[in-house]
Amino acid sequence: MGSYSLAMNNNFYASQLNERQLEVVTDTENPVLVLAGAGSGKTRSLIYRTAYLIKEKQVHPWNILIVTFTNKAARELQERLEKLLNIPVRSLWVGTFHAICCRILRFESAHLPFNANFSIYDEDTQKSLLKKIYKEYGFDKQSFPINNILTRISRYKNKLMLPEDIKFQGEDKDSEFATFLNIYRLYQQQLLLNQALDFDDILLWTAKLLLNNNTVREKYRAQFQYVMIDEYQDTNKAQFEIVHQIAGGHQRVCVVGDDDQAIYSFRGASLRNILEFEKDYNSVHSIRLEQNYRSTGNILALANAVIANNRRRHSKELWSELPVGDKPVLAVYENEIEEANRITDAILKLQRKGIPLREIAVLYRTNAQSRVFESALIQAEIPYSIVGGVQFYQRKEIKDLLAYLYVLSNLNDNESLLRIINEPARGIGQTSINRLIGFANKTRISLFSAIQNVEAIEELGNPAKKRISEFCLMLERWQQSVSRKPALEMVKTIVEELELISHYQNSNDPQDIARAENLVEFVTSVSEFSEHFYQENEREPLIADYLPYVALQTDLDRVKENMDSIRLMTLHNAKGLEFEAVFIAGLEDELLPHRMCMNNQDSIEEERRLFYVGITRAKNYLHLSYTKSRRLYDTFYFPVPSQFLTEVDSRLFYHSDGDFGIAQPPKRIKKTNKVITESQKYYKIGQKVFHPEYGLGVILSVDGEGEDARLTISFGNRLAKIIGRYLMKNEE
DNA sequence: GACCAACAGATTTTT
DNA sequence: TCTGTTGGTC
Repeated sequence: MGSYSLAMNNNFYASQLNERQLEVVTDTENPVLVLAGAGSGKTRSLIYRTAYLIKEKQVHPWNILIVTFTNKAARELQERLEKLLNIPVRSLWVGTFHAICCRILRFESAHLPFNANFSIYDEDTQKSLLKKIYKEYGFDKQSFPINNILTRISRYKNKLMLPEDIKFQGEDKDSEFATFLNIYRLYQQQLLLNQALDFDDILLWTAKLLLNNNTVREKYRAQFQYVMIDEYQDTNKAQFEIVHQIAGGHQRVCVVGDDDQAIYSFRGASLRNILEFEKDYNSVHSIRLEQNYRSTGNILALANAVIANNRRRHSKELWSELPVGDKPVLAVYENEIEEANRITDAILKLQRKGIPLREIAVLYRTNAQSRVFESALIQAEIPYSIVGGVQFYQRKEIKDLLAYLYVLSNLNDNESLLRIINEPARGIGQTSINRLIGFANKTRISLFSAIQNVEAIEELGNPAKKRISEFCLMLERWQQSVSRKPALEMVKTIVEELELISHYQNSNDPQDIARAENLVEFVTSVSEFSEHFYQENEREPLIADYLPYVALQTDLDRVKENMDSIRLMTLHNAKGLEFEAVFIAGLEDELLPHRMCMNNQDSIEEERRLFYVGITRAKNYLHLSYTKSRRLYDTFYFPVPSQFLTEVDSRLFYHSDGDFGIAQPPKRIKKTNKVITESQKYYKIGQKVFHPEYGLGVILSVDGEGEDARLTISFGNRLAKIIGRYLMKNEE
């Protein structure tokens, strides 16, 4: 393809796309709903559609909005588009909802109760903010667990409901709900005081702004003439509203999604949006993409069989012209260590076959499962990259440094200020900090102002005052240059003056060495960002340009594309990716489906979709496994194979362990146990018990009640912690 | 105010 | 198992 004049004519599109895809690309003027099965070329369709708009319809890239699910997807889309068009398309708006909304909020801060340099609080910061509120107002952590409260707040925000939007009638002042509402109100108040938004706020404020402000809405309607949304099945109410406000007028909107791949309902996503798209917009053109270009026939057959068990779905059946290929392997292992080792062996075999490591992925349900794989891979000297897990930007040393940047760009950010006031330690202890906070609250000023006026605080002793004002002078000095000096320079100055890296480097704790390395990597990443930013904007980025970017970065975005390493990640993180070979480990009830999700039909169906997403990542080789026993933290489990395995025809698998077919899953001890009489239901210290693997033992301690009790048991020469239900009691 | 040891508590998925 | 918190000591 030498030039785009040659490339860009209708024949060209027809030669590159199938008929359905071509419809997606060329119907630019109506609302389009694309129901795109896994591997059906939906990203490809979006890219060609954008190219078509720009080249054939002469639409300016500035007038196109594309929302992707991850930053990485946005980047890839832009790169592939530029390659196709042979020109850079910088003015195109491509990004995640959060990134795009951030940009809008910064532009429109004049209409909002916070300024353009607002801070963005991640989950940890949300929690510590809530903890302070609990402390100050005396809320009880037991009756109002922080996590639970945050989830509830998030639910409301995703539905665009601030505390003042929630009506409650007939509830008395002390009711649980009234207290919750009170916490929510205080939390929101604190956020605004700090000039900070949490992740949900970014969507909420954008949606509210577009809903309530005609001028702003018209402005973005006029700008975004063409709107495309990827992964529409995972959008929530706030996201729906944002799209609807922008595209509801001109109706030139194309959404792409697959209800079978909806896996984010815990984040407020609702299938409603994709199921009712045809009602939300006028004369919608629906297009189904069912031809799969990714997986071999046998893999697809399993995928179809698994998802067929879901009831709430648009029925569709993927088909492929690819060869049938190998059957998915189903393997059983003794325990999670053997699972990791044997999978590692299999990986080595694939490598010998010439499959590059980066084309091999190990997927699991929970991050905790990654540890065993890490050690197995280290032992085998196979390089790996973990996607997710303990995230880079969540690390203490990185968050400390980021907190400095937040404070410098937003002096109202008390949370970040508290994080760094004694980090690195400079002798400002809890007592002094409490006095500072007290003073700030009393005089209704920000913490930073309190620090500036430290001399006026009578409660503080002279040494404390001196340290605080030194800290303050340092911040003020940096603050003066923060709107002038490039981000990279600022970061380097801070790191050097605080001696952050050298401080960690001089330690002999390996963890500190790792911290020093992380800080070096952080500086590198700022420099990479700066280079990229310079190319796009022809100026050096400031801290204010860097922070909104980094706040929305995830670990997903950090994996080096070309690095030849095995990818380890959760099933959630695997969405949108594809690999030559995929291993899915831990296919056991209570893990997949996860025990938190086994109590209702809807969440089981979501878990099944998660499994489906995992299966459909594989191009040629799929390997599934479960174990007979698994240790999680300090407890042994004896799992049963996932119901998702037993509910499909076992002939869909190649059973790697000969006679150990899925047709006869290991018996569930709980079910086969004799009738237990009332008096036997509870475990007692000293009681004799029988365990199918360890034999006879004596209970040493009991934690909890009944079948769920956690027992410490002595089996002759070894101790084990075991859940009650996995035991058989000895006849007494 | 800094440091350390003991202890409790939580362990689903993420922009 | 691991992390964060608390309570005690110097």
